[in-house]
Amino acid sequence: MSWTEERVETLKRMWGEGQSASQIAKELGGVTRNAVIGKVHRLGLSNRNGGGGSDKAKTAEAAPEKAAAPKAEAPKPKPVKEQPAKVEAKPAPVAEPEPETPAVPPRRQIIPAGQPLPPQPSANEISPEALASVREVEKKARKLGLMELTERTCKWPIGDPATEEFWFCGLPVQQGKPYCEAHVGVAFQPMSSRRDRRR
DNA sequence: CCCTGATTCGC
DNA sequence: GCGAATCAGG
Repeated sequence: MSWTEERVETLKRMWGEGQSASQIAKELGGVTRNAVIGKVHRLGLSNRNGGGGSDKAKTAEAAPEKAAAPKAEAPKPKPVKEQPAKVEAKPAPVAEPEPETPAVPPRRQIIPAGQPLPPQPSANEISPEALASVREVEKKARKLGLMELTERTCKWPIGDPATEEFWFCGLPVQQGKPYCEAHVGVAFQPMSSRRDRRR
């Protein structure tokens, strides 16, 4: 892929909107975030404003360098740095011991068999979009077991904990949150439409 | 670990 | 000009 007018346009627009380089790269396709960042710099729009996302105020750029740039650089003193290859090993021949401490159960509550759907707060209070999204996602769920959950796997439980029909969503979480995007949507309601709970 | 942008430098 | 590799910070 090359930087056509259109693609540069998109780049500029998104960068201006505060989108991250990776998001832009994803949108454009065919390029990595590095490419995007590199282009951004070449275009001279390194610094953008707005509060979105990370803010790295690196204003340590005031070193007036002589016109003559010293090309002859000293050899890089490369410290012994390992470059671990990605190993997709999934042996797991041994049965797991005993799950003693759940990663982070959304609800610390004992759900008696026959009464599934722990966290889901009255489905009728959730926006249709979110619901649809959830149903969608649950089809694509990675169906992870308790021990397979990591810090960045969606911990939304699906199914009945008392049966074999139970697993966790396991999709990539939304940074910071314990759930994936879809589940965050239903888990963290804007706290509306819940008004009068008269009693 | 994942993510962010910044920089370097061979192509 | 391009962007992977690398760096540096969260």
